[in-house]
Amino acid sequence: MSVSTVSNVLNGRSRRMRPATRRRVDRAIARLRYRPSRAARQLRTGHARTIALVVPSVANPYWGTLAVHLETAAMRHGYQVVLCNTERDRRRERAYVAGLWQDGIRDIILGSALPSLEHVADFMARGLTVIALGLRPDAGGAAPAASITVDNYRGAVLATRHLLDLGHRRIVFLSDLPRVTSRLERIRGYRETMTGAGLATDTVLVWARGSANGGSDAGGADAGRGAARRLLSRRPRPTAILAGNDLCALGTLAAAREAGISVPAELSVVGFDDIALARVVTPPLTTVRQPAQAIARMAVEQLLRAQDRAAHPESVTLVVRPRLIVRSSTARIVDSNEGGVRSGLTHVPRPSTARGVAVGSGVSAIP
Amino acid sequence: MSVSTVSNVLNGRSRRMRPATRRRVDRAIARLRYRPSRAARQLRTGHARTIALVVPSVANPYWGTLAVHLETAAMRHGYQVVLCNTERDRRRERAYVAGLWQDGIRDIILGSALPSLEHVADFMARGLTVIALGLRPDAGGAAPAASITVDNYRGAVLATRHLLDLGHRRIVFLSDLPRVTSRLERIRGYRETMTGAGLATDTVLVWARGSANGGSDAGGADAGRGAARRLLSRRPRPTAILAGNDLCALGTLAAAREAGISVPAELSVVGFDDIALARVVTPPLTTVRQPAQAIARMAVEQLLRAQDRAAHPESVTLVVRPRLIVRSSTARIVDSNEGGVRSGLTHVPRPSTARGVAVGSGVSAIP
DNA sequence: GTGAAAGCGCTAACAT
DNA sequence: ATGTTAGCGCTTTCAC
Repeated sequence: MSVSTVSNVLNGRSRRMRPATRRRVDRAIARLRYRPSRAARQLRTGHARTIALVVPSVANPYWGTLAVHLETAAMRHGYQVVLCNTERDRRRERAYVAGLWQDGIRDIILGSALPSLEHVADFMARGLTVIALGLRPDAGGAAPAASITVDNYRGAVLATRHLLDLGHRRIVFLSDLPRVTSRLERIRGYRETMTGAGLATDTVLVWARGSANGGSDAGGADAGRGAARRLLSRRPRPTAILAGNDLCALGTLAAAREAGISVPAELSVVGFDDIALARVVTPPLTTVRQPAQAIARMAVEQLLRAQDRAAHPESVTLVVRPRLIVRSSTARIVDSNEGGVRSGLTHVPRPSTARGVAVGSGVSAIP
Repeated sequence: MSVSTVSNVLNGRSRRMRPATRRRVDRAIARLRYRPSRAARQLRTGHARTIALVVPSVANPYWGTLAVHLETAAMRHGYQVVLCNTERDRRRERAYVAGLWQDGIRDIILGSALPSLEHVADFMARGLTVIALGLRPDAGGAAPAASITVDNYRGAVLATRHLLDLGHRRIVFLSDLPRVTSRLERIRGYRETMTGAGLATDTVLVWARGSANGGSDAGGADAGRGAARRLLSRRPRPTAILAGNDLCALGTLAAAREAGISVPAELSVVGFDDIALARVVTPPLTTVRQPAQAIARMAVEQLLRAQDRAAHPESVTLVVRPRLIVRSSTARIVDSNEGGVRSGLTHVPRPSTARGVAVGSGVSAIP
């Protein structure tokens, strides 16, 4: 039998083939444990069966977890995953993408996307498939093959409302410098909710010093701690802090502990991501969940879909509804007492039996 | 000029070349921004410039951090890093390695190595370069190109002695099922130190249920929590727990909190790894540090060294001395009172100003 | 010291 | 429906 027949089988072009032939090929492949050479394929097609995962840093457990799930999903379809830690630097990100393109990698998942994809638009025009994570549906400029994102705006609204419902009024949003869209959206959700309630907005942004130290910074826990320390020495002190992500929230918890401020009795803290450790820390963290596994799977599905550019040229946005997971880092404040006289405030901690309450869920697709 | 000349330059065979020629080539390369095609190179040489990082799961922040540092170091030498999460399964590990070999990958870093490398020995015989992390220097069977490991035995000794010095007697070692060498060594260090002090040994091992759930388990925090919960209901209760790694220690902290047991007043906890979060949790964790960045760098260096098999055929072991980082999860117990009458015990917590004390440091090489 | 030429293992256009 | 064949971009003998 000829090589082209085998090649046809390998590449799913077996429709017009005699079933018997196809079976013979399949059997031979199985018997010989034949597996095509990636290198030769790539040399010929110019396309590596490799997905590049471009994220700030897998030292952040959220991205680490996503990486694991992505690898699992990718492997099922014969794809490898290569790792690119960009520390959210725009130029570094572009340099990475250029290198990946050079290496014949045509599929990348851009985690924590910058507000626009302009810096890699030329590669996209040449045929790079990018799946953007955390890009706004209405982002201008070059459109990715697919954009998958938790509704960050809504997540922040959920979190802010939760705090408002608990009686908090002096709520601060704490984040390292927001370079990525997701963060900006979260801030927007916080601001609009606060303003809508007739309250003053207070957003504290810090440079993550850690960005220079090669990823061991755990993506902002230290930054969060430093900023929270200063924040908590303000008078009147905020009664609640909404953190840009879980790591930042853990840093806040640490700062509160150092300052002798009890959480949630004297301070409520909400995170974002729901990393595995969120339920393990003291106190267990109330947070907005981003379902990493689901997102990883969707990313691979979309990549595969986009593979056939002819059949699916359109750009798709998948918006995942976030869920607020209520644990024990948030509690009711009985008397909000606008002026902020501290003695007038009383906090009643939630019973620690609360295991986590989900608010909202589901996925909606915007074609 | 001819292609072979360029090829010679590219592959560092420029010694016998006229310097002027060499310069001409270099300039042309720079001007054209020429970069050789990985695929073609690989097809020709059978060797991909790619390092596979084989670890239990990058959802564990320790491996995530190591992955980031590895990627940085690898990139400096023109290598990519592909990710393989094996969940510590021997068969899965072998299957991965077989696939990697198929794909022309000849360099792998085996994190958290199993006690022996037998399951991949055939590939090593065929030319696979493996750098093993956490393998015992005296491990039998096939020898890796290099083995890099923190002295796990010594680390556990340091940790155990620390607890002993603080007056603890009922010290339990808590770990998920120890399939990897590093864990076994830690247990050995704990046991011998305890026995040497004339004390009874108590090792609690749990199946990490999380191993099935695809890496979102955060590598044992949940398992640690569950096991610690049961452990802490024993009478007499242990006064100190030595955890198999930091994640497990964080789980222990959670269990103690749930049981209303205060750390370090009523229970001391020691971890292993020193992940970035160890200093951020409540209370900050006393732990044995494994320097991820240094280890990642050494791994790449050794890989490069081993590349030239002719010049460096020998197998090398690098043993890194662990440091005990004392934070606030351990405290003195004044009266050890052998019988274990609870009312006889008094714990004096360390002042929370303790920032971390290093005991021991340095690297020793055993050729 | 430099150049010419033979493939590495595939895919796809073309021939049958 | 199946077979033949020309490269993809490099490395590496082997002549010169």
